[in-house]
Amino acid sequence: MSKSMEQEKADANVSGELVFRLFNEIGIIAQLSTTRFERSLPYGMSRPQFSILNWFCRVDDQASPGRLAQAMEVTKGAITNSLKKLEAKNFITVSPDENSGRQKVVRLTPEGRRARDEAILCARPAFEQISQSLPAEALITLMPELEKIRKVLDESRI
Amino acid sequence: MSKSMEQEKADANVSGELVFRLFNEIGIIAQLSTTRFERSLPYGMSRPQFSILNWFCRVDDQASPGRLAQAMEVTKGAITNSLKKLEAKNFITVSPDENSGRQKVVRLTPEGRRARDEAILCARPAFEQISQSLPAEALITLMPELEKIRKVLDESRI
DNA sequence: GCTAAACAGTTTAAAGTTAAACTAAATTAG
DNA sequence: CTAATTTAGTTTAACTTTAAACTGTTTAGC
Repeated sequence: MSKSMEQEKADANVSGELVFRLFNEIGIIAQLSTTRFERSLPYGMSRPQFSILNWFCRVDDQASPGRLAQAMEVTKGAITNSLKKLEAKNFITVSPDENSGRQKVVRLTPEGRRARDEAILCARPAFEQISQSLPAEALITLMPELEKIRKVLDESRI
Repeated sequence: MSKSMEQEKADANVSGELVFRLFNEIGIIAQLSTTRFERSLPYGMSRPQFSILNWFCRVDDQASPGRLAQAMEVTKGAITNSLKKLEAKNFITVSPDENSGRQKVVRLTPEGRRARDEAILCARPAFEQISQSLPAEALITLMPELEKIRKVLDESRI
């Protein structure tokens, strides 16, 4: 467990290249899987739109557009756009915030929740097809590592 | 290597759900890392543009636009666009293919190679910062698994 | 050979994203 | 209390990507 200073430094240099290749691989996988996922979504829902609905189901039942922008890692303009689409589909409501005249409160509607559940059902076949080609153990060991990487990126965010 | 209770339980679950969470995690990491990487690139280079230069350094010294489109996982139109930008920067040359009047030959210029090397240097600090927070062993075990996933996605491409 | 189909690359329209400018509201400082 | 600053959200312009239409070239089938 104890390493010399030099060794740590060398490790860092080596893994700089490693991290580069890692993110390259992750980028390609993300692109391929996102395309596939998006095609399976119902109601002409886009991945960003689904992500917002999913966020409401997993994190909190209401939020300001700004909070969503932070959570989704996109600009406020992108959120404005996505919220308009979701509101037009009656999947969310956007109301003025009683406590702050410059904020808004976004909430999931029952239809929104159903659409999110349905989206997961629609996407399942695509994912199951993949899971048949990949041993579950591999995925299980992968998850915590990826969560760790995400956390590091998230915390050292610029 | 014995498994924890949680892992056994996950094994019993439909692994479609697991794959779903996996791709969700990968998508977030890709977005965060791409943004960070792109900001560090010199010459107003975009990630797709860098990827093309990098491909020439790693895979082959020449290619048709179509082959690049396949390698980059983007449409032919996107490649047309990227190649125009790279050609304007003198990082590649695009010439007619002597053996086929409907194809073109794209090649890296010495400036392109230098720009790619420089890009890697510019990006390194960002990646090294991350690699300091992640044990190299974790990354080393991750890589082959990710490559496997990429392969499955690639082969079952629609 | 000649015609039809397939193929390579470009263009175009629609959609989505970002950064920056803008509007309006809340804070802060003097 | 007023004026300046900060904050939340929208709008806009520039850019990128995709899917589909289009142009030109090659290959196949007859």
